[in-house]
Amino acid sequence: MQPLPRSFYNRDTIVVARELLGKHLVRVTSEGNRMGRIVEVEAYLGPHDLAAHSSKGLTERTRIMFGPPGYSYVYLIYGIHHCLNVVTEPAGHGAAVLLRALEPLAGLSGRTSGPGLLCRALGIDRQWNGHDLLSDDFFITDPGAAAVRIVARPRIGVDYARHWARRKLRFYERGNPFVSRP
DNA sequence: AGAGGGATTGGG
DNA sequence: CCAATCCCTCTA
Repeated sequence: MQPLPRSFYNRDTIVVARELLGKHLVRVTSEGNRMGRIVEVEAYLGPHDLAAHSSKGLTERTRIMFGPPGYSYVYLIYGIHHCLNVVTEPAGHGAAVLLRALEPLAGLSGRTSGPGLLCRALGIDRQWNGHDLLSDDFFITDPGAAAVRIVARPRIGVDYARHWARRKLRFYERGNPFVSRP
């Protein structure tokens, strides 16, 4: 079980988003592994994408998103929930993929369907912002399973983003019961 | 220094 | 439908 290489993340964001489906997200703790299969994601393409945080430009908050690929971008939303993203494309691009739902595999308590619940189950908060996903305590790995049947839909909660709100940049596994909003 | 608002969730 | 609740970002 080894982390996906940097080259996996250093590609077109839509390709990375779709290929993340079916991969395993792993967090190693002193009490054992917490692991889930990624079943729902959203692609945020860059500063031109009005739904992406990077569309606000390079700020302290978006710094990680504009950094090199393969790092985690974790932020607090509505003062309550955390959201976990993986940075994609070369440094400076400003793109990321939001992980929205997991199918539980090991060590996860509570629901894992929805970006806030996913972070709660894994124990991810802003301390994990900027974490290198090529490390051995928190990473994504390829289980080598069969291809996933993918459904594409508009992203959730981005109605303010004008025509970008209609782009089908949310991807999930067809028929999987752990998808947050089928 | 202060206001506005959000890539969500759960409850009425 | 709407409140919760932090902190980033913008404006002054």
